[in-house]
Parts: sequence; C-alpha cells; structure tokens
Amino acid sequence: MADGATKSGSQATHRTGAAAGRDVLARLRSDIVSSEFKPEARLKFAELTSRYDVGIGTLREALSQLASEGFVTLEAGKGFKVAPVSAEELVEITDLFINFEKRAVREAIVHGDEDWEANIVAVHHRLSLIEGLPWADRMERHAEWVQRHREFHESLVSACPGRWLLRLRSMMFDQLDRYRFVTKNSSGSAGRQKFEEHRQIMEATVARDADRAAALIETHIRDTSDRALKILAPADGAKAAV
Amino acid sequence: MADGATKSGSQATHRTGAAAGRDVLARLRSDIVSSEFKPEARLKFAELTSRYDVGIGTLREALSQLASEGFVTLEAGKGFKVAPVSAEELVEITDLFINFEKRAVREAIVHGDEDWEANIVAVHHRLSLIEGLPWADRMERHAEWVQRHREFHESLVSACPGRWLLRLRSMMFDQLDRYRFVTKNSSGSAGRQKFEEHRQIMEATVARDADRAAALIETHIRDTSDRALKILAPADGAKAAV
DNA sequence: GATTCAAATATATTCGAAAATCCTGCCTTA
DNA sequence: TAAGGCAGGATTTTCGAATATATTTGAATC
Repeated sequence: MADGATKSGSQATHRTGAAAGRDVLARLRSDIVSSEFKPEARLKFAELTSRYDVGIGTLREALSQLASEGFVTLEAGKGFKVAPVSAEELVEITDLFINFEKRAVREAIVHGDEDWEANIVAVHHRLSLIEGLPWADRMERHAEWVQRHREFHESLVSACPGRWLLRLRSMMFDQLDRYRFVTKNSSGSAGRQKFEEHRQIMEATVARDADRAAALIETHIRDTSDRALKILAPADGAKAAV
Repeated sequence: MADGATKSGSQATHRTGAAAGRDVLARLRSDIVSSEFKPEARLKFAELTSRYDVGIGTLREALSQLASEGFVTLEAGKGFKVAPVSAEELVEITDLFINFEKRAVREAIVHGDEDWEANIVAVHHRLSLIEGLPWADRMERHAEWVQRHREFHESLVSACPGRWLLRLRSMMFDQLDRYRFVTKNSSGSAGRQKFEEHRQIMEATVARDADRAAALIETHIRDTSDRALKILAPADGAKAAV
C-alpha cells in the first residue's frame, strides 16, 4: 500500500512499472459491466484519468479496445460513450451465445482429453463452493462468483479447436455479463436452481453426452436471460426504448 | 500532392487537421490484407511512423484496434506482429462466415423493403461493370473490385435487424479478405464463373427465395475459399505450417 | 422575444519525449 | 568449452503538453 502510492507522490515520474494499460482496460470494463458507468453516459478523459490514475494515451487505447468489443461507442470528435442496452440486444446476444456455446461444447466433447475432463470437474467444484453458500454469503462474494462462473463455462469449451469460435463465444459471454448484472440482487430463489443446472451440465459434458449437454446449456442460458428480460422490459408488451 | 507534404515540413507543428487516426487504421489494415506486411512480421513503431507519417500514440491506437479485429497480435512488452495465416484458420473462418451470411440474408429477406431491393440491384450493377471487363482491365481496378464486392455482399444483408449478427459477419468478411488476396493473380478462368454466381445470388435474393439465396451463397463462398486453400496447402495431404 | 453570429470555454485528438522493458553480444568463471 | 551474468543498444510503453474540434455562452440585431 504505502509503496503503491502514486498519484500525489511528489515527483513520482512515470510509475509505469507493471502494465498499467492492461489493468485499466479490465477495470474500465468491469465498471461498465457493473453499471458503475450507466449506459449512454459520456466518458470524459478528465474524469477517467483521475479515477484510474493513468495518462490520456493509455486511457484512449483501453477505450478504443472496449469500443471494438462493443462496450462503448466512439463518435469521431465527440468522444466515447457507454454503449446502450436494450431488450432486443439481450435477445440477440443470448441467441448468438447459445449457438456458439452449443457448437463449441460439441467440438470440445469430440476433441477433449482426460486433462480437459479433470479441469472441468475441478473448476466446477470451485464454483459450487460459492453457489452452495447461503444467500447472504454468496452476495458478499459476488465478484468471485462471476469469475468462477466464467471459468466454469470456459472450461467446458476449452478443448474446442476452433479459435475463432471460442473468440466470438467469449465476446458474447462478456456482453451477457452486462445483462446478468441486472439480476444480481433478484436471484434469490433461482440460486439453488442454477446450482443444480451447473452440476447437470458438468456431468453431461464429462460423460460426453453431447446432445444432453447442449440441451442443458440452452435452457440454462435462456432461463437466465429471460429473468433479465423481465427486469428490462417489465410488462410483456412492447414498451419501447425510453 | 504538393500541399499534402507534411513530414519534412520545417516546423510543421501538428498537422492534425482531418482524423489521421481513422486514416492510418484503414491504410494499415489494407496493407496487412494485401500482404504488404507479411504474416508474422514484426510491426515496429519506428518504421510505421515514417511510413504513415503519424505519431506513436495514434499508431498504437490503430494497432490495438486491429488486434481486437484479429489482424495483428500483441504480446505485452514485445510489441505488435502481423497475425499468422493458416489453412485451418481459413476453413474455420469460411464456415463461420457462411453461417452468418446465410442467417443474415434470410433475416434480410424477411425484413427488407423496396429500398433494400433497389439498393441490391444498384450495387450489383456497379460490381458487374468491373466483373464484365476483360481480365487485364479487371486486374488494374482490383482495389475497386474489392470495395464493390464488399458493398454487394453487404447490401444483401443490410436489412437484417440483428446488429451483432451483422457485426460478426463483417468481422469474418474482413478476415476472408486476407485469404481472398492470395487468389488475386490466379483467378483467370474463375472470373466469369464468379460473375455469373453474383448475378444468381442477386436475383434469388431480390426474388425473396431465401432457400435458393442461402444455397447459392454457400457454394459461392465455399468455392472461393477452396481455391485459396489449394494455394495455401498445395497438396491434399496435411502439409503443416512452415 | 427570437435568431444569428462570435468569443470563450470545455473536450477530444495528436504528438514527441522520457521511462521501463526486452534483446544481444561480450566477458567472466568454473 | 559451456553456463551465467552484465553492460549497451534497441524497442515498447506511458505520459502530459500542444493543437484542433465541438459546445456553450452572451451580446447584438431583427
């Protein structure tokens, strides 16, 4: 801590040290996913430089990267804004992700070896350690859960040989994270159900039952998205954008 | 020309003027697609700044963008390299693009209006003006052909409401451009065939025959990729990477 | 009061220099 | 001779200042 002081450090030259760029990219994305920065909000450099304590150039590179990932938009001359969210987009992202995840897990089941299997079991175990906790404790370790949940789904498809399929799948997963966040505080009763679904997906995949794994994944993802959809578009009618 | 002189201009301050960033991004991508920079080649800032006459920061942003598009790779601390090419990747990109293009054109056929139809016909006409030319003339206007070919395929799917589907489709199309380039000088007899295929695709789409349009697109893309594959992997055997 | 234009402010964009890191060749030593 | 380590140079990465662009404010005119 005492050493990490940087900002107000008298003449602390550059403080480059570790890769600051990578850091700020992850933090910025996390702050957008967690709605710290609201959708459509302008992202001003003056504000961000002081918040993350990095230079303008580094910030610009990170924002540019996030733009190509779809988290922010860039209008030439007018700066960066947080990308909007919408029920329509959620539906589309969900469909694409399900499509990718199903294809990838099928490929993984074909090509996966014993290490792949073992890794799935291990990562699932780590996930279940959090999901088995009572609600209050689980909420406290939510950030950890997000990470382990990501690792679990990633482990399922890690043996898929298609690098681009994995890449696109990963992009969609990241986008879904944004929408998953809205259900963070309202997944009381659903927690136990997700717990069970993850176990079933793990078992079906390790057992190399591709059809069953694909089907389980589809309902699992669709279910989560539907819950987010209900919050985004309260009524069933078509309450368009604000 | 004479006015555009910038680099050696005595104390020419910044020369910012128009968006230099956007420019260098497009040029850099074009130079990678056209294999001006060979796969795996290191991209040194010293070399690029003089070539494109822009600052390091601008260059870094452009390269970072290209990295997320998959044209270059970035290893922390070691700089940027042109992304490698391989027969395996071509096969995968082709499959993904075909999948996206077929889905998108089906959606477009459902949602497209008369303006959409008219635009397809117009853009196809512009394309055919080049494709109808004798071989020598066509080669001379190859850059123009690339642009119009892109616009033609884009017009087919432009009425598809799924923004992410279009986005991913566009990514794969850009990647395919890299591989299409290797067939540039060897598509003598195939030129007439492609000409005909484009016409058929245009007609089927405008006639709202989704099944036929999808089938035509599939064979059209697959055919082009197969031609590139033969050049990349000369024998039918599995001659791995160099 | 509404509209137009211009100054002033705020913000984005670009640049080159400074610091950190990586690579290479040479020297020492066992 | 081979392994290890230490300059020296080359390259990347980061930063803040300088410039260009957009937006707002305010005054003058219709």
